[in-house]
Amino acid sequence: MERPSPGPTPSGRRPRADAARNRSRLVAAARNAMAADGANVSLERVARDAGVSIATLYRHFPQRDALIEAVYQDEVGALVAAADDLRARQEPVVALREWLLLFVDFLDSKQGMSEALGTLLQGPDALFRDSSDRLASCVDALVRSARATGRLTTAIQPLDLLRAIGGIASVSPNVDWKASAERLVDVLLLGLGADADLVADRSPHPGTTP
Amino acid sequence: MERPSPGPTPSGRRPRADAARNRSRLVAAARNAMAADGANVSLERVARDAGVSIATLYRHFPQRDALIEAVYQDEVGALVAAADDLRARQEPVVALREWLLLFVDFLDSKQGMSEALGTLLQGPDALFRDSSDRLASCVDALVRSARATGRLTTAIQPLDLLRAIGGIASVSPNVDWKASAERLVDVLLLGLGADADLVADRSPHPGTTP
Amino acid sequence: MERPSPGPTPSGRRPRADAARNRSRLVAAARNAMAADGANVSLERVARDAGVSIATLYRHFPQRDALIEAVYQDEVGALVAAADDLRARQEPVVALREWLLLFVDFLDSKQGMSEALGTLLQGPDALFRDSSDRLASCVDALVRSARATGRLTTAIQPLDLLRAIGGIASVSPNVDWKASAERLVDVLLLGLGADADLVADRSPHPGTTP
Amino acid sequence: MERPSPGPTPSGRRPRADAARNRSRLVAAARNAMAADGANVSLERVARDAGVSIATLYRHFPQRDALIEAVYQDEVGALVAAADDLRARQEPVVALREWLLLFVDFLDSKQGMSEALGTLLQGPDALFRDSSDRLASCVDALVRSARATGRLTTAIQPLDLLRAIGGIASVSPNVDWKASAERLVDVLLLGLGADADLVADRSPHPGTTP
DNA sequence: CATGAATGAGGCTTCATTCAT
DNA sequence: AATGAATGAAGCCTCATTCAT
Repeated sequence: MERPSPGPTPSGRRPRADAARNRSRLVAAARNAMAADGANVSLERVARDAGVSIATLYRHFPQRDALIEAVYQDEVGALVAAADDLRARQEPVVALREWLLLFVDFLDSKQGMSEALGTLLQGPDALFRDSSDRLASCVDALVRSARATGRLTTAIQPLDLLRAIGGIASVSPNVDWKASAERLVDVLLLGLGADADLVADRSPHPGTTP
Repeated sequence: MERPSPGPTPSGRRPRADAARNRSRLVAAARNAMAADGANVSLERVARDAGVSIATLYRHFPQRDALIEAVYQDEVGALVAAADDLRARQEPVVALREWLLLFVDFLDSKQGMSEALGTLLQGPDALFRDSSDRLASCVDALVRSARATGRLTTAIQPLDLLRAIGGIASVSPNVDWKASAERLVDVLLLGLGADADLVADRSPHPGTTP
Repeated sequence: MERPSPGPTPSGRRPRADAARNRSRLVAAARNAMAADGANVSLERVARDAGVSIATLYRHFPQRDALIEAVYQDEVGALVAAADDLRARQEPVVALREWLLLFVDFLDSKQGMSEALGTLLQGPDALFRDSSDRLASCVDALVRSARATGRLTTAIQPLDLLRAIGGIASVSPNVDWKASAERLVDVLLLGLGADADLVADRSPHPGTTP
Repeated sequence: MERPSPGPTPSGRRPRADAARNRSRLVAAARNAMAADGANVSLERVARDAGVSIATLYRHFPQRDALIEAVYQDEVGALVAAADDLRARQEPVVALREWLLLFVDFLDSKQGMSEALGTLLQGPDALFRDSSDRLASCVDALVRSARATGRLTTAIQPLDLLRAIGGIASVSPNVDWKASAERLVDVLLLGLGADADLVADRSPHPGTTP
């Protein structure tokens, strides 16, 4: 079956290997580039970083957005997987909290990708409906579980939690943003009615202004 | 005898009128443009929208930042004034809450200006120290007063409140964002320890996902 | 079977033809333009003259200097070749003289290119070390040979000979400059100690002022 | 007399003082600027340096060239005066030599002005005929005197001496150019037939290449 | 007279995208 | 299927010059 075909009609599908390799190289390069410069990456640069020609990039991603979306898919995939895992193994409110902290970590590790992810938080009418929806369902499920325990009383749109956190993260050069974001997670949970003892107060009395 | 014309029409110093008009047109155009695209506005577009030549823009604002800063000055001025007013006339925690809601209104009325304001929330090492500092001191004072009453217990960096709110606002096309933001204000205040009765629950049980 | 067309026209790799044609058009246009305005050519003009888009110019010469250097390479190449030839076939002092006269011819044929070449005479710390060095070594070798015969006594930096000649040439619109330059060659050689009979006095008593 | 005028008809001519002051400030500023950047000065910069408005510059020098010419007039004036002085007090050939060395000094002290002066050496069909002619007559007279003594035999166009020297000077960043230029003066004089003993060999055997 | 404002034009550079091979 | 070349459009900025006051 490896053998392409002896006849004149090409039957093998081997070129796919090259194509697939190029595709993932492109996505990886785009991810890195977006981490540095946000979603305004130069496509030429992505192609160069990926080691392919610009025309090849266009073959794989005929519209600029297609490439961006591909990056999002990757990123969101990881977040969703983590959420599934946490929900399976933790008490709901804890799972929510852990996931939000994970989200903070995630933003931290991607420095700048935050801006890109921000796009996904804009809601479903954007160009990236698919990833956007996956992410939304993911937080939604976490919040729904937590509220089902009766331990979260105040209502809020789940995505808004991520938006608020993202708001802090998007001011990238702010050195201490991660601590701020982690505190915000707890303020939000408290505000939603979570027990105070859930939230270990790890960092007392921060300064008021940076 | 200095005054050449006795009538109401001043004849002596009118050229300034043109310049001033152009200047404010430029700032207005920049504000609008920034509402759409954030601080990365194309200067050429601003000039075009303002109906002046690009060179005129450069005469008024020789460095790009000067224009941005001018926009910020305007915006921040209004916010600071409102804060002073509220602090003078309201109980501290209420003043804080009212101001945050005002901030939401403000972002709403500026649609997208949020991103521009976001720049100011990045902290003092940015290029726009002046406006940035003014805004920071402003929230700072409000939060300090509120905490001084003993009615706010949990600590958070004041600017982070704005950042969180801004996070929700920055997803401009989201139709319902204002309601979300207003709810976030209360969630945040509750999370900071404010009395539940302070926060009239005007909006019960919102949907979960947009 | 690979070759679609049996005729002499190669079919397989033609795109290069376009690129090469554009490249040489660009260099030619640049040479002409530099002849008029020196190395401060407007790149836009070069592109326009060459009949290609400005972006194409940038593809071939991503840095302005790359284009200039390309022009220099061409010009210097010809001069060096001539020097090698003369040294191989002439008595040293004669070779030097002939080459200097050739240099004059050269400047003459390039009208204004002189200014561009002037850049090369500035010495090795300039941006165009490569061409610069090649030219310097070239004159150096000629002068060294001539001095080795003992027939040139006074010392001078070889490049200064070219600089002096270039000084006369750089006043392009001066109609008679070539005669002046040729006379200068002999004055210089005499000043360096060459035998008077080497220098056939072809041009007696020129006018004093143009 | 401070008082402008009591009657309706302005009678005083005081504004001339201002005008004259502005004019010389402009010329001075232009000279400095040209020393730094050659003749491509930005007129705005000149006006700014001179402390007057750009429009005032235009009132004094309606065409860009008028300003340049004014600068030339100044510079050439100094050189001509020196020549007159030397001719009056020195033996002709010595006077010529001294003046050429002075010319070298002059170029040295003006670093960059050299380019500007270069313009004057281009000959009479340029835009700056007046200064150009004055300079030409000046060298002419020096050379004529020297040749009249019979001690200069070979002929050359007087201006070409300056052009050759200027050729060396115009390569400004070349650290050692002044020594080169001084040596060239002697090579030229020797080449023209001057006695070797006139030319004190102050600097034996320089290196060949920089 | 002098001024500051305004402008048109031009140069530089980068990019997303299309095309011929 | 992949490539390198080419392009138009757009952004940035600076300048010489004109105009209204």
